[in-house]
Amino acid sequence: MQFERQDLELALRRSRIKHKAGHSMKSAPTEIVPLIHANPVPRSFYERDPEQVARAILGKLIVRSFQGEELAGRISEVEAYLGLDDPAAHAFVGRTERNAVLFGPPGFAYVYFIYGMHYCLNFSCQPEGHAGSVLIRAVEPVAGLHKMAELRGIPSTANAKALTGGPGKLCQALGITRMAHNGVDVTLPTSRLRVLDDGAKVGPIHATPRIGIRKAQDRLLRFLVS
DNA sequence: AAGCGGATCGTCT
DNA sequence: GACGATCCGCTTG
Repeated sequence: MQFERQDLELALRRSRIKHKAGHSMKSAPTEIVPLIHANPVPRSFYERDPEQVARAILGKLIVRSFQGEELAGRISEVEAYLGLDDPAAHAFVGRTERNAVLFGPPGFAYVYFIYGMHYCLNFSCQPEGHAGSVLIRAVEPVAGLHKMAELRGIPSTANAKALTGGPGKLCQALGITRMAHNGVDVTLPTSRLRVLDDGAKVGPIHATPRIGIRKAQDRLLRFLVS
């Protein structure tokens, strides 16, 4: 328990240094950032346009409590889905049993199963009654890397892209499933899946068309940090 | 380095 | 009954 906390602090520190230093591997001043200083992202944060939320959520931490262990990743790539006006969004067809979370209050996990094989994680945006969401496409591994690799079925924790570098990958690495996590409130500090802000600042944000989407390719709704 | 196809199933037509 | 907000391994260059 004590060991896990230290492990998490170390991992957070490494993650922050990497963000500040960019690609440079030169030594940087160490900075301890205990998890206790990472605050839940409030519901009001999500109660906006998905595009705003998508940009703002980059750099936030997704923390997953898994069998007494904390698995954490820093959000590095997202896509915005706009709801009824967006032909690429699940909500476009109107409210169904599957996409009901999108029409509910903001700050809840929308998890769906895709291609008969993978789960994808979204967070609901906008006030209740209005659909819209942010798809999490990639995170940088921060804590619990060994467990992540085990869940992914790969031997090494070294390759971040192989570990959590895709929507399906990060769900597998964090042990996220539709049955366990669809509809979970991610603003609660006690949730087994939650989003925290540790104050980390992100660099320049790149915007591109969304991946795997045929419609609305003129819209730059995919956002990633370099 | 990049492109192809197979795996696999819930959801809506 | 078709197909998708994907991933992986195998192919080729």
